[in-house]
Amino acid sequence: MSARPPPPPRPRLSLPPRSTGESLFSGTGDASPGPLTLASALFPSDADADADAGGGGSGASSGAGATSFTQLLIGSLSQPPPHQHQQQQQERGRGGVARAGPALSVAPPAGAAVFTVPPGLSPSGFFDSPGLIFSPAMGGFGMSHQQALAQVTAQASHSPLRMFDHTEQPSFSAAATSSGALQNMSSAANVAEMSEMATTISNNEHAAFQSAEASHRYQVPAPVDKPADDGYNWRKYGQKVVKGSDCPRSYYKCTHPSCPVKKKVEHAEDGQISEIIYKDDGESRPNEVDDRENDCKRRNIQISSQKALTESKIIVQTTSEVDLLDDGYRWRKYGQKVVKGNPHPRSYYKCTFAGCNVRKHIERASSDPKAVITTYEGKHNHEPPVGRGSNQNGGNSNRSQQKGSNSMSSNQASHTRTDLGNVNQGQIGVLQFKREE
DNA sequence: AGCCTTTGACCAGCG
DNA sequence: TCGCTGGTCAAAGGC
Repeated sequence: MSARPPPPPRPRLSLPPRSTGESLFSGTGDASPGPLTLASALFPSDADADADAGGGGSGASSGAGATSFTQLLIGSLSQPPPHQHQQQQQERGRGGVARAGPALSVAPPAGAAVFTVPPGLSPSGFFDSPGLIFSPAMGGFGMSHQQALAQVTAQASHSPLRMFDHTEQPSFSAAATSSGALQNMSSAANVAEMSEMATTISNNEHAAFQSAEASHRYQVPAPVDKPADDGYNWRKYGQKVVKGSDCPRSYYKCTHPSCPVKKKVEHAEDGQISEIIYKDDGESRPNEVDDRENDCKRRNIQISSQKALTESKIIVQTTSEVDLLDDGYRWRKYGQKVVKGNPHPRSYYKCTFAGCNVRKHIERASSDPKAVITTYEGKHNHEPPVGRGSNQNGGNSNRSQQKGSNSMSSNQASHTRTDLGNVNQGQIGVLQFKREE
């Protein structure tokens, strides 16, 4: 094995100066912009976007609005290393950046940008992934397979019981597939691939709902020691009791011959997964890259081969603490994710109301601890707890923000289906950017 | 038959 | 150099 080059610097989220964000989201006054205003600001023209997509060409720049959006999201990020940039260009050159992302649907609260992300997409992956492919003008984005894996596996592994009902989002597997599919869309080489992929998503989601309908509501015990269905096929190749812990650590490899992804899973004493570490020994010999990409694309997973070595670590907390956050709902923290390069842990919350499956992911930007990114997934099927939320954090702005987010979540789901057909049926999450004062 | 897990042995890095 | 430790290999057995 040859020496690995140092990992490329991870892009860091650095929110733009307040004036930029305010001018973008609040306009010149206090009122939040309307959806069309905001959408217009962010995505100057669908036609432009489509033109870019169809032309396979000029990338993300499509006017001042795109520039603002870029500034907001990635404009302040450090420039990707040349090889990453080159890959992105190559992706685009292949007509790669598909229309994967959602369109904006409703107005965000002032000072907060709100747009949807697919379930399973981590904001951290959104911003930190070296393999990030983001095309704001087209509303498209992608992320590395590690991020997708980490995120979706965290969702699966954190829940010993998986519940389905009519109101729930697509099942985990569908979400995972969708997530992976988004990546595939980011690099899809032709329409046929996208079509096939959309069919896959549609079928998976259909199957999930069909299953739910069959039993109306049931619980499925999630395997504790079996890797989650995250799009990979894992083969366990070792197990070891590590020092300082009585619990064994399991080692898994992707079964695909040329796929380098591995993961380690540690179990806590109660049998729950306590830690998952994904690792991509992505040092690629040039002739392997295409094979791996082609093969893994069939699984809707894109290999970000430019990575020399990456790790994504998820710590599953066993605590049952209940946090009362500032949006009027009760949340239970069920885990947090630690990403290299960011000293701030990122926390996962689940609504504590029985039968409610809304999840919330809060994280701080690595470079700006005051920048908070909140991702909502799902829609509350209940009112906020009585007596709460009226005076939290100086008012109910956050609560209304939350409720708006939820309704948006629902609206967004249908909206997306209308706009994108089968391509994005899985996305329900809502991502918020908020800068704490 | 093929794929998987299990498990003891081996290897490499590090102090 | 040696011992410890984490990671991997590979044979054996099960499904």
